[in-house]
Amino acid sequence: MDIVIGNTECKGNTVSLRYALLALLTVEPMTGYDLFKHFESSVGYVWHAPDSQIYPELRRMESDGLLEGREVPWGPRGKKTEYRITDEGVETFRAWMNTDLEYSRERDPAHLKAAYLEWAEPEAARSQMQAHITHYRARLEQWTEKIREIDDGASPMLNKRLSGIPAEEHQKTVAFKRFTYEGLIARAEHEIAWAERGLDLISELYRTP
Amino acid sequence: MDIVIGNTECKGNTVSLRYALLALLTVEPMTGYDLFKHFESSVGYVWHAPDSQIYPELRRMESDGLLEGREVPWGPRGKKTEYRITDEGVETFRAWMNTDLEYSRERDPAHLKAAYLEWAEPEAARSQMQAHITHYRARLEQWTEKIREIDDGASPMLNKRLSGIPAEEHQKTVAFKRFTYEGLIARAEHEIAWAERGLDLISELYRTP
DNA sequence: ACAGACTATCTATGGATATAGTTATTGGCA
DNA sequence: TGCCAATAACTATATCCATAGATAGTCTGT
Repeated sequence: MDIVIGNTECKGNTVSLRYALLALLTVEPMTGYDLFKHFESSVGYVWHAPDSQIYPELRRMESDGLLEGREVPWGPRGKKTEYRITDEGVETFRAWMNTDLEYSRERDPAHLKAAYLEWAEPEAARSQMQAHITHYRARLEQWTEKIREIDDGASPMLNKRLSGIPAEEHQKTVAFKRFTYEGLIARAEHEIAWAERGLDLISELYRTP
Repeated sequence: MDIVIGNTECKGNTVSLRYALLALLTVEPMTGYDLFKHFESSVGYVWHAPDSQIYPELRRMESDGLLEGREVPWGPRGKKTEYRITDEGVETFRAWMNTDLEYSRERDPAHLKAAYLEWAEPEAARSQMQAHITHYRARLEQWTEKIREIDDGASPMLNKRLSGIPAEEHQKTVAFKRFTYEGLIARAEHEIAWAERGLDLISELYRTP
């Protein structure tokens, strides 16, 4: 007889926030608000979640034994809950990291719209492409800044992470972070180039001869 | 006093299937099953949805006046429901096409994992990169095939679409489709190149000296 | 002393999505 | 004739995710 208790099994497929939270908590213990702030800023453009998802998920993860919550005083009367990853949490994260992702089907509104762009007014079509460029330019800047931080040793999270592991592993940790952001930068550049070609195409198609 | 009836307003943000269905139904009337099949195959890698979402959404769209369902006999005893887009449906689609997309936050499991790849065994890390390559190679082939179909005039959906519009608009329709798939191909090539660099990086970092 | 911004957490609701079924008919093929 | 894959449609469940609020304490500057 198999007995499974509280097995909220997240399939490799759905990352569902859980592993993103575990990833951040491998670096250091944090409160829900800390995690929320990370998702709002830096990390937020690889993974994002609102606080209303984070707090309940943290409680669920605690009851699944992946985290340990601890009340910490905050000012004279306030308090906050700091979550620390447990050994089981580390193992769960490691197991996920050792499992291949299941790639889910694409769901790509920008390209869906692009395929039907003849339905839009020329100005609206241009505006979409411009919005695409603006969006990815912002990402590009953020990610370029990330690379700069990595190279300058100016990333607080990365430095904390490095201080917790032996020196001979620093290289790998830094290299994979850099590799990730390089990929995101290249992708952003591609998206910008694509949308710029889109703008040219629109001009060409709607040129009054 | 404002009275709003059945205003299931999908924000520009959430595409939510509805506009993907409208897009396909601008070409010709189809049954839920037809639409499902399209999402399973060709179109499925720009937008995907299981039938269990499609059927209820079609009914909702009908009650919102965007579609008109019509019972069609199917064999001696069977029947099926064919949905045709209404004028209101066309207007809704056009309005959506003339509105800028709101770009939602990234949620990118592959890059999230890549950023923490030092947690994976070297073989698992390699396997992830290989899976990334395999995934995008499959997309690449599909999309390349799409381009070929477009160029050869061998795309049934595109031909149906073209036969419903005046000749002077054919160029635009074809050009935007081609542009879309070109973008997807370039993206797939970028992802493959990235993952190949990942493989190199892993070899380099875990080389026994 | 108080305003206002920020920290910290929680609830509720609705819509999106995935998974796993059930039911029934059709049409081709052995 | 009988089997089976494909067609056609529906239901149920659970989670995911976004939006919008509610509540309450802290910290800083005026």
